[in-house]
Amino acid sequence: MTASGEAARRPPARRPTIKDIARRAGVSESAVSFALNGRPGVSDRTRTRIRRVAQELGWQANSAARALSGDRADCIGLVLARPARTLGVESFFLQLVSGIQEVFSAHRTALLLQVVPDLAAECALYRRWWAERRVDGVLVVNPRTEDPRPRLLGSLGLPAVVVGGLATPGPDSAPPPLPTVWADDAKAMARILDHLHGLGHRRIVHVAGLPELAHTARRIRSLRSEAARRGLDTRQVRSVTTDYSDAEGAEATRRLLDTAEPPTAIIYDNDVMAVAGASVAAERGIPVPRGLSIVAWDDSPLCRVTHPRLTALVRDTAAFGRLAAQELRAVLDGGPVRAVQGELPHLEERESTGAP
Amino acid sequence: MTASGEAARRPPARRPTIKDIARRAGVSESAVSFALNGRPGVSDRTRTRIRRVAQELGWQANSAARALSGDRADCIGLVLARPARTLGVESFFLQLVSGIQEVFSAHRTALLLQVVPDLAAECALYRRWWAERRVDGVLVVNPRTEDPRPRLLGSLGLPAVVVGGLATPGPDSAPPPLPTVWADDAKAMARILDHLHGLGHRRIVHVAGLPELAHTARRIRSLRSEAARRGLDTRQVRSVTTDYSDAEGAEATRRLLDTAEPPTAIIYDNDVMAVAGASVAAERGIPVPRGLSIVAWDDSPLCRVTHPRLTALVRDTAAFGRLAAQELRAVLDGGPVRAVQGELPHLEERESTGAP
DNA sequence: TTGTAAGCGTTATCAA
DNA sequence: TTGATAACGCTTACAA
Repeated sequence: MTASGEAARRPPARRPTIKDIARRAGVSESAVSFALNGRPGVSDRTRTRIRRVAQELGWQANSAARALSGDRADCIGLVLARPARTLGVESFFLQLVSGIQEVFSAHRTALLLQVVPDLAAECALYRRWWAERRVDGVLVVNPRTEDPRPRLLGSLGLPAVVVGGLATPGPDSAPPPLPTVWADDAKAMARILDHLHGLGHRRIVHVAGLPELAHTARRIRSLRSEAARRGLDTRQVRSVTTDYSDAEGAEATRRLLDTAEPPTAIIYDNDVMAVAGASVAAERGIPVPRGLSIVAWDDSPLCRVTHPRLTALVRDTAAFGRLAAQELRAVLDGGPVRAVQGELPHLEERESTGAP
Repeated sequence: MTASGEAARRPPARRPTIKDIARRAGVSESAVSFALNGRPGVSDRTRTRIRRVAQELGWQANSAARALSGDRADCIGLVLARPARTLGVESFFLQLVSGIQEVFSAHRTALLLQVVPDLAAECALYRRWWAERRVDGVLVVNPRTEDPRPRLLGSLGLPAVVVGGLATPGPDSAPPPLPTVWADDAKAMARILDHLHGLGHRRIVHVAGLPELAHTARRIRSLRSEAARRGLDTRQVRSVTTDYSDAEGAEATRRLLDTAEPPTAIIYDNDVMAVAGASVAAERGIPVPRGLSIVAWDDSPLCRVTHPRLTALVRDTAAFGRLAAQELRAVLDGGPVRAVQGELPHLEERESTGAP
């Protein structure tokens, strides 16, 4: 440390309460409460006077008191299980958070964010938040194929919305265990395959992310069924899984290019791996797209700074966050459990894809 | 929406309170409170019994009640002013948050995160949080040269720590207005200049970030004084400012390369601009590092997937977050206002820098 | 239309 | 070592 001074602890200016307002406006505390919360039981004249006084005093409801009394926290929670490595570079989470906030901050609801090392810690945290009444509800991200969270949250009765979808619910299946906002990965994958197959590619590999994530499973399943539908050889059109890191993305690419019949196109499950893959192609002197076509699932500035720029599946993550937030609000308002579908992402065709 | 079901609203399992524990353990509520908070006034036998009962019931203190009574929120706040574009791609913030949490979650203190459009909204939010008693303190990021926040927070008496440093405090200057954790940008810039000057570079441009940020000003000042110290021409060793985006980074690079005496080395204030700059060099057929050396301020996977890999100033952002969190904890505990210096970043020399 | 009073779950003070 | 009891600031029956 370089400089140090005395604790300049100013007298922490007393915050006004409704009692102050009541006194100053010459009315009762309950009148103030009614007036400020816009409920009936107080005349318009008194209401405006009270409002003005509150304004003058810079009054804001003490959140703890309101929570204690009103049985709400005006706060929702979001837990990220071990993002340090996996989520660090992707812009996904900040964008999502940004969208979520847009909706909730308009309703004076705060967002509690916590980063934990693993799923067990995440579950423990839900239990604690529930017991502490810290949050009114939570947004669950990174749903898995085998996911303990829906059952836990259901049994706690802690309102939740799953972001990113559980297993795609069939049209006439039972209602999903938790409300969900989901993206149609199957259609998106089909869209990518349309593009690549149309260009003449027959050997297409999907370098997927973590295999335990539900959306990874959906994409893999979709690739397989789309390949089958087109009569493509499933040994040549297939998925391999990674941990999303640039290192594993590059490694997978090297392994694929070393096979007897290397793919002519690779679909990467995030932007970082796609760029890493492009880099491997460059280091081997393989021209993109003539020697190898590359598609990135999720666009970002990264995809636009490489040469050639990468064809990418573009989705509006902030909008997805807004959708999730709106759904959680609906659930908190007593809405039904349902699965809401986000906007279908579109494929931005750039120079990294072409005929093989 | 595809599937919808009935609101499977389970009876929201009542949460145990101190009263339940008291009843079950056959003691008074205050005895329970004392026992659970580890203060004297209750025998060891009773204490352990009470603890066991609390454990059995899965009791956790209601945070609102505790906050109302205890006058703390057990919560700290972090506001990001308009990160959607500026902060989206950089891994900086998630890393910082991750480090902050490591410290606070160990002390059962939550983190309230809010994204707002601008500085005015940020200030309004501090006022609101203060009035609502939402948070015990805040961490202020992206300090500016002209910054209204220290004065505001000081006048509110809302404890705060500035992350990233205000103007570097001189050794015998007045104590900084707010406690600060800071990185020595001046020394870091000197380190970079040592490297480039040693390689033989005499025309070095610094593509900086937003000019209103304090650390940008510090880096610019340092570059100027280091250039002067080495007798370099300040028309050839200088800074230009941008908004941190890949677009402006690329644009600045193009303009620089179009001058009569283009720089032989460029220092970029973030990884995204550095990659964008490398991309511009590639598109012009300028070999890196022979035709142009590139340094990125802040490392990330991006710097490792380009060809050649980028020489980067590496700092441990999560550690910086931990340091900031520890300092805020110290301030909340009544510690002095001081400026704590983070670890000096080091220059990771890769293949993007070499003799001109 | 207004005021009084009880309650939310904790902590903290004070007698017993 | 204990057990009532009064805050904390707000909401909300209920009474005037």
